[in-house]
Amino acid sequence: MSQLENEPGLPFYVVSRLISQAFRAPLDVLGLTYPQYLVMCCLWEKDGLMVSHIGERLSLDSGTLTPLLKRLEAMNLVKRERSEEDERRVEIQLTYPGKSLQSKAGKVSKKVDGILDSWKEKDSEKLFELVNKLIFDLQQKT
Amino acid sequence: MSQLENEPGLPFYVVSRLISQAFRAPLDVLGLTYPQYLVMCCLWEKDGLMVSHIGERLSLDSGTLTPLLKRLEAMNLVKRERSEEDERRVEIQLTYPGKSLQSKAGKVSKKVDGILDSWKEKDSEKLFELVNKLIFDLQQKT
DNA sequence: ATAAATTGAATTGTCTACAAATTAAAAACT
DNA sequence: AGTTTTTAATTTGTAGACAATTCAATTTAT
Repeated sequence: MSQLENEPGLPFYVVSRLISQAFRAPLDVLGLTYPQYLVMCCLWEKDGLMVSHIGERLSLDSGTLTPLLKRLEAMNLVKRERSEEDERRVEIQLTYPGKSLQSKAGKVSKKVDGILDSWKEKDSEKLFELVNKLIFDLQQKT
Repeated sequence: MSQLENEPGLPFYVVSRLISQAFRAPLDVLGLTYPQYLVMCCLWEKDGLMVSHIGERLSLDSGTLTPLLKRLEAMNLVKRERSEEDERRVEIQLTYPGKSLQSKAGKVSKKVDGILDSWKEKDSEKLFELVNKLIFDLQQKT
């Protein structure tokens, strides 16, 4: 009776940590952790996001993001400012160093990309299709 | 330029946390967290494992497992004992309550299983095949 | 307009993760 | 035998995650 074989969550739990480990070395050069890097990606995509917008994008709550963003601010990569129109909101603005970092972040996912590029294109496409489907289904239930 | 679309790690980062959230409510009844539950599964599969054996199974190091196992011990679910033959080793033995808990852990993965059962069998099989392939490839590179 | 409900962040407390350093024991040496 | 190296686990320190609570600002209701 193999308990773990029947655990649908285990492979996702493992692969998630292996991927963030694969990012560790290249991100160390930039001085970022993997979650910090993902937040920076959000902001490189669209500057000035609210904390809650970043949270929706990454499925993270303010309890995780607030201290993370404070660390990014301490590194002078972002500024956190209360919105003028609605004082409850905090808008995250990239600083100049924060914007500049994007050009140095080119190849941080090289290792994972390299692995997936070695696959048949059909397989990697299918993997992302199915993982995204699982995410969608998990987000529906409650 | 959508930064996040090109991030191969993001879906895995998200799905892993959504899955552990799906386990939270049923595991709360047992008083376990998701990582604690996975460790218990290892032991239900094979009692008396070394810390490092559990670590291999779950890709976790002793820095994570030692405090986690101490918490399980404080809950009286396991005993941690130095091996007689090799004093470096610590063997983890299930207690009677620890063994008994297995029967109450029957349906903790109901939600995730339910989602996957609603899929075409081919799709869920393919998903696990590909995720496991990715795990394998990630473990090869260094 | 004022009370009640909602919203957006921050805070608090607990539990992972994991690198790096430490400790003790066993194995592999010379 | 005695020294070096390796191994197994613990410890230390930093950074997520996230539930639950709190707080202030805005909406909605009455």
